[in-house]
Amino acid sequence: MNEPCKQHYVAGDDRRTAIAAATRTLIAEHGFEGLRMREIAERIGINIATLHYHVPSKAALVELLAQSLRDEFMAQHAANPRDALSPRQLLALEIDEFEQTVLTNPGLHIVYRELMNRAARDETVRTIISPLSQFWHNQITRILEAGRADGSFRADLDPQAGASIVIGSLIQYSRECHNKEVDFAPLRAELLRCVSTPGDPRPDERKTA
Amino acid sequence: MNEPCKQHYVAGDDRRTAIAAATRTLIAEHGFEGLRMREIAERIGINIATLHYHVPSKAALVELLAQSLRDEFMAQHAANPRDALSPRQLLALEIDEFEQTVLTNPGLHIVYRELMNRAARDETVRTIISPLSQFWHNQITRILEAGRADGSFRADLDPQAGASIVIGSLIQYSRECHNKEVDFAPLRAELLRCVSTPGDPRPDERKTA
Amino acid sequence: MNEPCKQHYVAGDDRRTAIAAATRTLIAEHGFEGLRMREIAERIGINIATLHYHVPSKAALVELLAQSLRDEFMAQHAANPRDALSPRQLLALEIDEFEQTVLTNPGLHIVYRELMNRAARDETVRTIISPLSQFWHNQITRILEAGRADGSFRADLDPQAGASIVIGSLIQYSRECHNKEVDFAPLRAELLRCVSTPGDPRPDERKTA
Amino acid sequence: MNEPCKQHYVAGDDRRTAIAAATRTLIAEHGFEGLRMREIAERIGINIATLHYHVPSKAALVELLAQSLRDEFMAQHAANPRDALSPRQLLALEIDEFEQTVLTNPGLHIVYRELMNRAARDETVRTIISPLSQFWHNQITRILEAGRADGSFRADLDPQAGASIVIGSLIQYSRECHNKEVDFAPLRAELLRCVSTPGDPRPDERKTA
DNA sequence: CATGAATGAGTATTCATTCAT
DNA sequence: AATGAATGAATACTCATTCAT
Repeated sequence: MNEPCKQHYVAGDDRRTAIAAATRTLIAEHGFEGLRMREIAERIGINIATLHYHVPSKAALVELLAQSLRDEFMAQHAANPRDALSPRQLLALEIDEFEQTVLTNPGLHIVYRELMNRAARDETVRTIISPLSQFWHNQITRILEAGRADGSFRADLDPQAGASIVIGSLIQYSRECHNKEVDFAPLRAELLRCVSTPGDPRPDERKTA
Repeated sequence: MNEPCKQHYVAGDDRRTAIAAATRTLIAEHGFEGLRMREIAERIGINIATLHYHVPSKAALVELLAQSLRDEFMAQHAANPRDALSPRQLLALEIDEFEQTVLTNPGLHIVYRELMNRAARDETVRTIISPLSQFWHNQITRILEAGRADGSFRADLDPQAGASIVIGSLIQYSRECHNKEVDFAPLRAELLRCVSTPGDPRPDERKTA
Repeated sequence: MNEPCKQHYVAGDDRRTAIAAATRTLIAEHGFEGLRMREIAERIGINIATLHYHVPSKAALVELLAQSLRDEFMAQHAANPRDALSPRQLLALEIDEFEQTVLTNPGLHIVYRELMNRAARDETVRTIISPLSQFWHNQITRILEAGRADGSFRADLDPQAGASIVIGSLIQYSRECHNKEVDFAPLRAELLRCVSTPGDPRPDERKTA
Repeated sequence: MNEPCKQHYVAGDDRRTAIAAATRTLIAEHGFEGLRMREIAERIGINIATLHYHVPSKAALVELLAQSLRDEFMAQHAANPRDALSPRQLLALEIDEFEQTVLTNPGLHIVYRELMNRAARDETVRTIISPLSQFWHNQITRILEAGRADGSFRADLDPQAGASIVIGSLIQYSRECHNKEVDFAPLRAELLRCVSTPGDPRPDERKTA
């Protein structure tokens, strides 16, 4: 193969990936305030000094974490094809993808929420997380605009505010998931109703699996 | 006055109130992970041992904080009279009150968000914060139910999901406030439109100040 | 009577007695290193400041403790009449009294041992405890001398060394009592045999109860 | 030499040995209640955090201390050959070894007494110290049994009680050593007389040095 | 790359003691 | 005589970070 032969050691980038993964797990478990460099090292079976070799400081770790989060968000978003989908289908897809992530990788959103809080006071984190939030917001805004234009969404819909509503609702739902088992379907339906032209026949927007 | 001049001594409850306030300020500034007992003591000008006299441990401090938060939420909610208001006016009032708090006391919501994250892994915090969240959710749900019943809100509105949408949107907006100055009006209008019966004349729901 | 009328409060001396008693109990439970002024106050139901009113400092407390110990030792020793007893009976009485104390008031000897260790490095404690130890040692020495003189004890018995042996053995036995239930009888018999003239008929020295 | 020059680094076990030694010295000086982690670190010239690196907690320190004490006791006991010695010589050797230790390493017995007191209320210490005490007691008991069997000790000697007497006397003597200069010889002679068959010629049991 | 050992600067907590009331 | 509140000094322990090997 053209893949380099890895024998006993792990390539530098894999190490950083492992570190980012362990960091995420630990934040999901103990929160940002309970994140310990030593514990990360233990989790992936390396010495604390080795950890510092790969990630020189805790600030650098936060940066690595934020980047890993951004990469995963982007990758997840790029996974599904979006061409030839109606605005309603696109919005439904956004909601479904979010649900998938919450169910598949619940730690991801705990960390995302934690990072968003931290961004309020930490310049570095804000620099990395803000574009991500912005990207998501824009994505939804454009969908709502398109829907309003083609008549499938309300004519008086405010795309900016609508995007905030959609995103806020999704995050709120992911928060509620931690306490009890939550069914996404009602929120999904309600969100679609909220933006849609009243009296619309509303065909099933869910992708035929 | 016949009130004795207090120089050195402050009534016990005043101290705990001051501690709770300082704690809130500091969490707003440095987050939960940056909360230091010593800094709280310094902020209100007492010795660290005195702080521990009133609040024996950091765990007890978190409890005090959560309770102070709950008290303030409840007080704020009880401040405005709610009799003789239509569902639409009630919902608008909820949104306006939230906006007021965000503008007046921005730290409150930072702390609230921080505590909600912490509740995901801290039993004690969850016990105190959960009822608060529930109360809020119920409040909105009941308003939506009433509006649906009297025809001012959509007939196909799901009150539970609708409440999550309203709350999630507000929290999301309060988060966005930290970065840039945010105008609540568009969200307010959009939220009301979302739940309302289409084609409604929609009189101005804002209380005549 | 000339005794002052005690109504709600306790006379100063009673308070000091209560403090000494609580101190003893607490040392027996947690050792000298675990002795806390606050815990003493709690045990007798007074405020920590009140405790300091009666016993100004921890050093004063140790002094009070040592004195209370000495008083009790002396009182216990004076309880039984010693006239008209043979040396053998006197020695037996010493052993029996010790056994009684160990069974009746086990904390007393824990504290005594603790204070003896402390005396090795604490001038104040040594000043109060040393005379007590000396008194005990002299008491035994004189009994052994008397017994050697009247022929009931060995002619080559060294009273000084003998006293150390008797005292050391008793203390050692009291220590062993904490782990398992210890029967004093074998030690009692062996000690008497150790000092006695060989081949003596040895009548029962135990006081007819 | 081919030995590497160690400036900054000391082998892990050496550190723990040094810590145990410093702990012993400090307990001898200030007692258990005056033992401070910081002072141990200072005594051996390391940082407090380094001390905690090698001995994670004070409880672990007590364990280390107890083990070091046990090791030294065992080593000292194994130092002298015991074959081909008569029971009387063995007993004398026990006494002489004890005297040696008291004179050579007086701190050892202060610590031993302190640990024995602590064992009364501390499970961990008891677990480590008890076997040591038991071992010593058994050793003496067996010597007394052997002497009684070969006729050199009294026929009516109770080996168990006798062992308690011997041990208690020795410890008592070591205690008395702290105040004044004490001559062991009288106790030594008296103890041997206590257990011996009366009228025995008693050759000098002291090893020809 | 990897690591055992080391450390400075903290961090919550404790404790004897004091003082105004 | 009693107490609630306050405090300085200490105490065990932690953590990110460094460095010689």
